[in-house]
Amino acid sequence: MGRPRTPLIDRPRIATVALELVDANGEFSVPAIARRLGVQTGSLYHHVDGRDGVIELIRERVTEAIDVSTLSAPTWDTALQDWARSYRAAFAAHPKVIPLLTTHPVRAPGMLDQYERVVRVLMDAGFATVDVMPLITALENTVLGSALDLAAPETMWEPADTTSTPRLSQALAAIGEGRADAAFEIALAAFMGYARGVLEGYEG
Amino acid sequence: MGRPRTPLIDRPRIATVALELVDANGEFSVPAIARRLGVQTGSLYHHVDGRDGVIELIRERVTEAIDVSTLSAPTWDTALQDWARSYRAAFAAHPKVIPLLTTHPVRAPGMLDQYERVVRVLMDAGFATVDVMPLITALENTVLGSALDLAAPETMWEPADTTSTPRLSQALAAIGEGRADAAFEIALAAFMGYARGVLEGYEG
DNA sequence: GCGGAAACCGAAAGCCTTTAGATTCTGCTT
DNA sequence: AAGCAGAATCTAAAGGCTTTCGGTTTCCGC
Repeated sequence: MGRPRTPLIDRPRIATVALELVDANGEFSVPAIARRLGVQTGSLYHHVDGRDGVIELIRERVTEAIDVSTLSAPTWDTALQDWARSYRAAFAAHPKVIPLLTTHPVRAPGMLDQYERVVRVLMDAGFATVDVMPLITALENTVLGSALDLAAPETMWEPADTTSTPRLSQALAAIGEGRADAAFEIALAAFMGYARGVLEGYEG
Repeated sequence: MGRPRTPLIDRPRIATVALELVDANGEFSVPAIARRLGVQTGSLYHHVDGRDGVIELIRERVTEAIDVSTLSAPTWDTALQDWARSYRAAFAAHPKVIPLLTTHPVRAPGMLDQYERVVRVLMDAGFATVDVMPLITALENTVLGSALDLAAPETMWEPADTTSTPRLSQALAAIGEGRADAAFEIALAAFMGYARGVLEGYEG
């Protein structure tokens, strides 16, 4: 009993186990994490601010994978595009966590710095200050909406019986696997086209 | 005790109370619904398939508000646009339910018929079968992504201290209220522009 | 009229979250 | 070297939630 000579658990290991549990089961619980770590439930509360704290830990882990260096690209549009792809890929690597994270807004500390950089990219590109946030929000919505789609297994579409929804079944049969990826690339291309138009609109 | 002469509760009233609870608190529990209805917790299980059943009930209630008649518009692009706006508005009326519903894909029975009609609208407009589902998915992602944004209170952006993220703060100050709405309209306009381009691309 | 199904209550099992007290070890101060 | 605040762990427990089960009364089809 009492304090161990060397700590048995720490925040990184809690994050790892929590993410493993969510990846596997789509959910987690404080006792489940404790069991995996060979520790009593209450002990976790010395490292993490309860269940919500664990969720924040997971959020940090997942968003850490976003490649910020994309924002250093020479042109604003490749920077934005690659950042969005990397953003989505970070979530795509752990689809099951998405429903968990959407409960609270995606505003982890490290994220704010990224938004700051994105704002700067757009400003430097010549976008009007008023247009910047709506554009970024639209792009973010595209990323998160597509991520949400990844969390929903494709098989959910299948059960539609072919007779009552013939056109839908036909349209579904025509594409197969990459539906989610194709949809994201469409939305991204659409956004980029619109954004370029906004920039050109300033001159005309 | 025993069976009452007239049933004390039914599915519609469970749905109403559940939605009220979520609108108010952002969450619900079976006992909480039972308390509001003046009934024992277990009684709900005679009308609804547990907690998940209640969620499906809420999903039906919310999606019911989508105006299907928009899809009868004379031109495909107004049909699609108005349908998307109505779709988003249905969720916007109950922002707090969104995190709840995104846990499972939005595939309520009544929804499939709507997708069938949307597919038909696009096919009749001349879109290639292969392009239809990716386009619809992209549009749906836009709607749900924007809905997610509504669930996140605007105030979440505020705490960013102005010194560490000056550009972000500046960009935020430039817009104020309607950020979420503006972002949705941008994403929608971007999508429609892209879709029109696809259609024209078939000819060129 | 009778039997089965429906709708309620009461109660309980088993999980989860969170807090509190007791105990032991660490690190800093004196 | 001694002492003390605080950190990390365990044990314990309160309170909530989900779900199920048995008991009781009423409704409906035959």
